[in-house]
Amino acid sequence: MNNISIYTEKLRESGLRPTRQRLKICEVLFSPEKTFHFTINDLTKIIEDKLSEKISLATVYNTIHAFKKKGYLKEISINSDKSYFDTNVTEHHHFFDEDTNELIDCSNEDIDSVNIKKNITGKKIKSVEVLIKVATDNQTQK
Amino acid sequence: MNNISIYTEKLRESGLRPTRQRLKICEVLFSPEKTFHFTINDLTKIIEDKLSEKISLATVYNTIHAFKKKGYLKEISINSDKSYFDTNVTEHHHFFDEDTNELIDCSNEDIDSVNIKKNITGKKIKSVEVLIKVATDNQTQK
DNA sequence: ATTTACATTAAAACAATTCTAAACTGTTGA
DNA sequence: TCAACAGTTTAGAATTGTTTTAATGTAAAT
Repeated sequence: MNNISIYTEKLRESGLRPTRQRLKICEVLFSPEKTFHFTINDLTKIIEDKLSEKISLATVYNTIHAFKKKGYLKEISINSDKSYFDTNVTEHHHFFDEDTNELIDCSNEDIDSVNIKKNITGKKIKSVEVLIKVATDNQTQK
Repeated sequence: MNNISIYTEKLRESGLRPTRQRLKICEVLFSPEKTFHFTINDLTKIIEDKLSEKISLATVYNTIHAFKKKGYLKEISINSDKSYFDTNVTEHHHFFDEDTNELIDCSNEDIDSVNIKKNITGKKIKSVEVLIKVATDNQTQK
């Protein structure tokens, strides 16, 4: 069973039709060994340059949002001019390198679990994530 | 000594001319007892509605960015469709209420300090902030 | 008072994202 | 098998938040 049929099945299970476009996007996002971060623009470029496939921008947006809603992607807010997505959907922390604007996963072993003593009344904690901003020493903070 | 002269001095010290527009914005942002979060849009509305003052949108953007650069404001990234600013410039954590899209400061007593065991080589940690997403129990995660 | 550098402004430009309406395509079931 | 339907894709227009522009205005130094 190859990736395509796995993705086809996964999409069908989720109530999403396994279209050519969606399968291509699945390949780009879910066949790499390691999880990664990307913007819509990154993804569109990869599809166009590496796969020489033309998928309409609206479709990329639609698909990414559909995948996010199904829990196959996570949206990350680091700076507000564009959306970043993460193929690592587990709860985890990030380093953000202010010199390069690069977002790096923080392995769970590199940080002690965060203990929240008091929550908002009547609410349940859905996630706890830490963002560690780093820069070279002489760098002023953004 | 009233607020206006305090702000005038503060602006001058920072190398910013104390213009009518900047003083108005200072009043809105820095005279309230409690710190708060706002968007550029919020701020523009407050100025127009409550102070019946007309400040050009470009000026609001300019001023907010100048204040941020001087460290009088902090930018927060929660969701990427617009920028949020915080008049609390100390390092601190947030609850984000997914039901209401509300951002709430987390008092430092409500959370244990976060211990990062391993940092990125050659980089210095500039800030460590926690975002706790909450929702009513039956709510699906955004 | 004059000059100069900094600020403000409305409007245009821009970039990211969403919407629209028409064309297309998986899927279902006769 | 194939018609029909619902879901999907598409290009382009629209929308939203933000930045730029270039002209005008103003604080402060001379």
